[in-house]
This record gives sequence, structure tokens and C-alpha cells, in this order.
Amino acid sequence: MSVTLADVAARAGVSAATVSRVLNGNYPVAGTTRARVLRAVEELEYVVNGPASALAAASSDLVGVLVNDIADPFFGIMAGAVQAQLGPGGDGDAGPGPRMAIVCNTGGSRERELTYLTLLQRQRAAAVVLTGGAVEDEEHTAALSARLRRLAAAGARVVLCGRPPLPEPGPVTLTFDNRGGARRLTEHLLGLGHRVIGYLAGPAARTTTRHRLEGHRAALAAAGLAGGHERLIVHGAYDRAAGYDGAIALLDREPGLTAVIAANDTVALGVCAAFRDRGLRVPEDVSVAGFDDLPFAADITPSLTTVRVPLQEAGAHAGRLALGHDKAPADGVITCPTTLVPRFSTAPPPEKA
Amino acid sequence: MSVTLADVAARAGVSAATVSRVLNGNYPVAGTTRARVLRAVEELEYVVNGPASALAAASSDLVGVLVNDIADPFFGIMAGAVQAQLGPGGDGDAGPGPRMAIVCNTGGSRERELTYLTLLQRQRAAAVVLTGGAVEDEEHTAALSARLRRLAAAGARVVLCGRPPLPEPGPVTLTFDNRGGARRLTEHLLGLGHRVIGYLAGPAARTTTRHRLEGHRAALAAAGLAGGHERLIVHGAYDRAAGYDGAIALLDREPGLTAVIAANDTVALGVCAAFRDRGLRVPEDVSVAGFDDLPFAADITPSLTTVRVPLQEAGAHAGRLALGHDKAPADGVITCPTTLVPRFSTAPPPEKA
DNA sequence: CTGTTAGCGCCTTCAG
DNA sequence: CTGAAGGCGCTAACAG
Repeated sequence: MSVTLADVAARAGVSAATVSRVLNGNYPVAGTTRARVLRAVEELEYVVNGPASALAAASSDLVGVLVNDIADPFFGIMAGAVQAQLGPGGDGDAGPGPRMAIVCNTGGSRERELTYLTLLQRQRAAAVVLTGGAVEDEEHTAALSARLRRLAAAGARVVLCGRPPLPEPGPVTLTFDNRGGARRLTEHLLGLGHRVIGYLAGPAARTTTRHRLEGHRAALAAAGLAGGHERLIVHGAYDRAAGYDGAIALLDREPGLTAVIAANDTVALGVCAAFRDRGLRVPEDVSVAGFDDLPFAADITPSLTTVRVPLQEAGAHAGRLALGHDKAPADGVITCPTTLVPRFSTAPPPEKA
Repeated sequence: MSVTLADVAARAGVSAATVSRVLNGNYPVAGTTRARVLRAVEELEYVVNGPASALAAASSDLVGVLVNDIADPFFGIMAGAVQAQLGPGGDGDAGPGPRMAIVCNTGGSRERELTYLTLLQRQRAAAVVLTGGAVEDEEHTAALSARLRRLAAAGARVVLCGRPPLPEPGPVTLTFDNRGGARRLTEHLLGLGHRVIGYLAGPAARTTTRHRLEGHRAALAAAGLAGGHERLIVHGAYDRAAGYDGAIALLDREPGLTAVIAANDTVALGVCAAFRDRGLRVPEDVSVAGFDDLPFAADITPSLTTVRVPLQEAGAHAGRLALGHDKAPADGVITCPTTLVPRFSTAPPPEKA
């Protein structure tokens, strides 16, 4: 059927072992033999059988990357950065050769997350990177931890990227300072003079949601505004529809609203669309802020005030961690800073009529 | 080390062959034996060794998906749709079980595209889906065709999604009607009264670029405007920076410009930002249109006139073709229609002063 | 530096 | 319906 190592060996007049050695480059081989083998490989168009070598070597060059939604640039950017490290042209070229990323779309489903983890273990993945916020559900967290421990026991490196750390002894974790970022964002709005600020939070049971919300509340509390704001907090999905609907709901609930903070930039886009449809100008009538600083944030009109999250950097770092090229800190947790990016979608509230 | 089939067999008091049969469900096994085996699997937390079964069965459950840039929603949406068909919960559940998508980021590099194809062949991928526009380079096209033929010969199903067909005998192809969409878009602008229309095309040597440009030119020619417009065509990347810079360049070259068509929505965003910075209002002073109808197009201000490309549908279809669930037409080419979506970024040109 | 010898863990005839 | 046996293609000791 397909050409095998033995065929190449025969053609080059050497043993299969020798061919294997030149192909893997992990063992000294004479220059002339080497050349002969390489030529045979060319002539026969030989391509290594990955499964066979994975079996024999008890290791594979596959790395799993779990994301909630690959169509969302938030995840796309991280996945792309991870992958850039692993693949040809990346950091993975050093050492045994390029790894391939298996991107798994969980769609935010707990169940599918576990299923994929099992499938990855079945592939004997060399590493697994889990990106994005986790669902807050004790049962699921326990199941997840167990699965990850099993993976680690099977020799896979596990990296959490843009997630909160799991209970000890958890995997290496790159976590975003969502709380601090949210706090600074709310402070920015307060500093502009806003006193009635709506908050469109993400799905209720998500860590990302909770942390951002905590930062928001902390800023309000520090400004002595804690009390009345709970009714200005609305939960929804991380999409534009949630932003649109949420903005309308907030407006109906509190017409005196002068600013809205959205769970992320995509939601903020929906918010802006809703205000536009209601005849409100941003930022003259109402300020809007997002989170993440996705590429479009700088380009829309008005450009969006948001909080930059280092998705690219974190993804790249996660990739190197997955390759074992970067060393993890002692406690296994790396916090990535987030930074406020003030633009033109926020301004002082309108003068009171 | 890890628990194997034999361990499960021992525990269940059956032979390894029997365990294999219940796990693959492709052979009759007595109900009670079956149950006993399944229990042993549970108790031992057994996970099949993918590489080993791939080797023995000479088949794998991996599917490669090549994209230019996974951080770009254009590709994210297609990749997500492909993957949704393959993975757990998708169409792939029927039959031998879920497949896993290996998403490969070529970054638009010819070389990396070929490398990835080899890596996928090494994994003995069950199928390969290539998405997005191809580079127009005869040498590369030949190399690509050869590689794809080899893959097909090795038993992989090959599907082109959002690409022009390759010379016969090429793989199954889902292609977008870029030419028709572009033509209708330009006609829309002409119909509004525009006569000086800039065109920011994508990278020169891309099929997508060429086809869209051809549609644009066809519309101009039909309106008797063919001549003067060549200098209003500027090539650039498919990103916002290209849009920004291109718009500035066009403006300098032709201040009388009343409309700009961008290579895609992302580029259009850059164009809008440039006009905003130059103090021009969209659409009052100048109209802007995009292509693709990415989710944000409807939400930005003003909402973007664009051409909808059925990324989701095409991706899903490609996934089913890759699984072998959908049958390809006789000639192997399926053309996906594109539709004009007029919104508020286009309007009649300003009155002449 | 190179060849020989055993498996890696599973699937798949072939008997029973 | 089930067990036994061989081999998928490659790597990893071991000798030489």
C-alpha cells in the first residue's frame, strides 16, 4: 500500500533503524549514509507514519487547544498564538520538530469539554491548553480536575490560559487580571463624573464574569456608590445580541443612565447599536466601554474605550509552556496584567438639564 | 504504565479481541459480555490508545483544516462550522464516532501550507479541508495539486472550501461567487449615483482578490466607466491597516472620491477609521462598503453595506463532505451564492458644490 | 557509527 | 458469539 521505512531502508541499502535515526536526527549518522537515506526518502516520497511512531515512541506531536468558540476572535487570537509557537516556523521547531494543534470547540459546554479531554488523552496528546473562562460549578470543576490529573499522569503537559487557577495541585496557569482591569475601567468612568453606570455582565456562572464584576463593584464601593447599583447589573451571553437587548433593558429600567460597561467588546458593539437605534449618541448622551481590546475596538466609530487583555502574549506563553520550553513559576500561577485603554466612546456625562 | 486493552480483558475475563469488538461496536457481542467489558473499562478508567488503533486499523479520526489566519473571524467561522460537524454532537457521531479537527494556521504562507499537508499525511488524517483563497502561483499550485493527489491516494478525503477549483482532476470544491457579489456591490454604488469609486483590493496574487476585482470591473465596464478607474484600485493586505493606509492613499490620489469598496469588512473598518480621522463623514461625504458580512458589520456605526458570504453554511457542508456523509456533485464543484446586503454606510454621493 | 532484536497496543483474519 | 495468533510501521535498547 503505502511506502514504509523498510522500503526506504532497502532502497538506501541500510537498516530501518538507520533510516529512523536520520529522520529523527536524534542520533549520530555518517554524512554519506545520511545523504543516501535522504535521497531514498525523496525518491520514494516517503512520509513517516505518525501513529506508528507515536505508538513505538509512546509520545505524539499533537497538542490539544480547547476554546469556547473559535469564531470569536478572543479565542482565535489565543489559539493562533499558541499554534504559532507549536507549528512550523515556531518555537516547536527547536527540539523534536513541529507539533500540531488540535483545536477543540467546546461551545461552552461542560460535557463537551470533558469529552474532548478524553479524546485528547486517547490521541496521547503531548500537551493540552485550556483557554478562556471556566464554568463555576463545583461538580464540573471536580470532574475537570480529575480528568486533567489523569492527563498529566499520562504524561501530557497541561496549561490553563486565561483561566483562573484550579485547586492545588492544579496545572500551570496563565490568568488575566480581570478584576483589576474592571476596577480601573469603572474608576475611569467615575472619574469622568458618571454616577449611574449600567453593567452588562457575561453569563452568570463564569469565572471571567465574576471577576470582572467584582472589580466593578469594588470601584463603586470605594466611591461610596455600592448600594443602588445592583439593579443596574444585567447578565447575558458574550455576544452582540446580549449587548443590544441588555442595553434596551437597562434603559427601560433606568432612563437616567449615563454610562454602560459591557462584558466585552463584542457586547459593547451591541450596546452601541441599541443606543444608535434609540437615538442616543455615544459618547455625548451616554458612554460605552468594552473589555478585551479586540482589533476592531480601535476602528469603530467612536473608537471604543476598553481594557486590553494580552491575548496574543498569553497564548504564545502558553504555547511555550506546553512545549516545555518555558519554565513555570514555583506556585504555578502567572498573572497577566490588563490595561485600561481610554478612547472616544467615553466622555463626561451630559450636563443635567 | 498506562492501562491497556489486555488489562481490561483480564479484568472482564474475556479476550482482548472481545474488548476491541465492544469498544468499536462493529461486531456482534453478547449483551452480558458487553456489559461486563464496559464495567471493566469504567473501573480501570481505560482510554483507547489512538495511535495504536490508528496503526492497526490503518485509519485515524483526525481531520485537518487549513486556514490562513485563525484569529480572523472569516476563517474562525468556517473552521468552527467544519468542526461542529466532525466533533462530538455533530454529524460525525453517526458512524465510527467523532473526528477531531487539527486546525493549521498557514498565515498565508505557501511553504507552510505544503508543510502542513505533509504533517497531516503523516498523521494519516482521514480528511483535509482547505479554506480560503489560494495564492495564484503556477508553481505553487502544481506543488499543491501534487500534494493533494498524494493525500487522496493515501485515502484521505480532500475538500476545498471557499476556494476556486483546482485543475482537473481536482478535489471536491465549495466556491463562493465572489465575482457576482462584487459585481452587484459595485452596481449598487453606481445605482446610488457614484461615479468615482475607489477599490481597495486584497493581496495581488490571491484568487479571491482577483475574482472580486473582476466583478467590480465588469460592473464598471457595463456602466461605461471602465477606463479611468484603474488608478483607483489599490492592493493591500486583508487587514484594517491596509484599509486605513489605502483610504488615505486613494484620497490623496483622487480627492473627488465619493465611494470606496474594501476587499473585506475588516479592511472597510480601517477605511472608515481613516475617513473619520480626515474629518469625512460616512455616508454623507463618502460611502464605504465591505465584503463577507462578518458579525460586526451590522453593529458598527454606520452599519456596513457589504456582501454576505455563507461561511457557516459552507463550512458545515465541507465538514459533511469530509466525513463522506454528503455526496459531491458530478463535476465536483459547488458554487455558494453571495448576496448584497445594503445598510447605512452607503448613500447617494454629496451634491456637487 | 550501524545492524539486530524486540516489542509498543490494537485490530483482524481464522478457527472453534 | 468468542479466543488465539499475527502483524500494522516504527523506535529503542543492545551488540558489534
